[in-house]
Amino acid sequence: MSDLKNLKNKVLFYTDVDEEILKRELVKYERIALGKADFLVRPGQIVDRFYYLEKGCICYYKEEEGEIKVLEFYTEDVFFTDLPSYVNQQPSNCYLKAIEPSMVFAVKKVVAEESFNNSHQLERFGRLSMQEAFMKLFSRVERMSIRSNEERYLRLLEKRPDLFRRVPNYLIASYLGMTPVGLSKLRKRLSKA
Amino acid sequence: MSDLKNLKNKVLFYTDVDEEILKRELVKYERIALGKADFLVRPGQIVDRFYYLEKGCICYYKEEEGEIKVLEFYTEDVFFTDLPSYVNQQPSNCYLKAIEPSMVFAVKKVVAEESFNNSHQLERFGRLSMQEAFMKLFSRVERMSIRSNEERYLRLLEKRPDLFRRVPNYLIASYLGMTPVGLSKLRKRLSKA
DNA sequence: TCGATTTATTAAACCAGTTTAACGAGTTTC
DNA sequence: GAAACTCGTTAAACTGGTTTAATAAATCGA
Repeated sequence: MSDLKNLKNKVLFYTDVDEEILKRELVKYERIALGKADFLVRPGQIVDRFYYLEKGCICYYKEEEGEIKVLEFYTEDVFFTDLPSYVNQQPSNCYLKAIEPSMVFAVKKVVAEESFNNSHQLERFGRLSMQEAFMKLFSRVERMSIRSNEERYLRLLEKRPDLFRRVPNYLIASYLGMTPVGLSKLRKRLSKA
Repeated sequence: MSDLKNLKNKVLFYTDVDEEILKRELVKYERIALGKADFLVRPGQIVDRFYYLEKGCICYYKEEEGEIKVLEFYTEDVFFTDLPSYVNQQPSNCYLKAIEPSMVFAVKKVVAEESFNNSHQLERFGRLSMQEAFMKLFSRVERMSIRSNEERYLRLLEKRPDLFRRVPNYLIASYLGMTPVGLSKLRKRLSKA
């Protein structure tokens, strides 16, 4: 259960951190268990924690004019948060919702910043993990910049096949920038060809 | 001309850095003047520099199946590079091309990394500038996740009106995920309504 | 386990945007 | 200053994807 092993390895993946510094760091994380459809963040809330997803699947989305827009799906072994709210300490306009039972570790912003102040190693970890987050987001931009629905669908299928097993279709459709109806037709067309 | 004042302020915008450390840092940047249509990076090249755009406009794009896909327009006072190539030291598959006469400062990757090693302050600068880059990219993702061409167009017009003055239409169209013909029709429709 | 809610599929009508091509205005180049 | 490009617009035909609505299937909750 809450043994922090994965989180520890995740930090060490980015850079070396002295055993004792890392130990002191990890105990500051709180453990949050989420049931299916539980919210970690809702609009209006000021997000003051950075999260690590140990297990499960979190949908990051917003709602405009009654329509859901899926920004990202987070799955096992990633850091995440609602960065605009976290950085500027302003009310979020997004949801972070578990779409499976999930296990999350959370660290408070003030605590994280203190760590970055006190340890050059942890500051580096912060930089490199942010860099990786950037690169992931960039590959999303690349995939989104494809004009045809079909191509975007196929690329996602190739890049993240797991999502199609775990995530309901209408959320996938939103993530791909199309309607559930459109996705359904597209799949039918492909299955026949 | 090459007085590094803007670059210096840009670094200080993120975090305090001791005057002398920063001075030592800044002299490591080389100055690159680009004419209109000059390339800073081409596919195949391994990008080993991080860039700061002092003046001008750089188009970051790739070409697939003969079609240009614009990933980003960089304008005054931003850091940029082709991160996938830079981080993994693998051949780029993108272009970085000046679409106006531009002035760029560049620092080598090995030099930047040495700086991050030697100075906790500079490491922090690295983290925070990466964080800002992430947030900019995120707002691009938000804008891209709008389904209708018209909405995406209007949002860009609102967010980056300058681009419409500096950048040819067919590149804007690509950036917005539509064809030049589509953009032209869209504008006509809007001008009549 | 049954009723309620959520999710997926299909059909039909419609339209925004694509493709292709042609033309014309602006810019470079030499 | 003419020839060669680049860029933007328009037209016409086509199509992929949307909207709306109805139905079917799956999942959830008590």
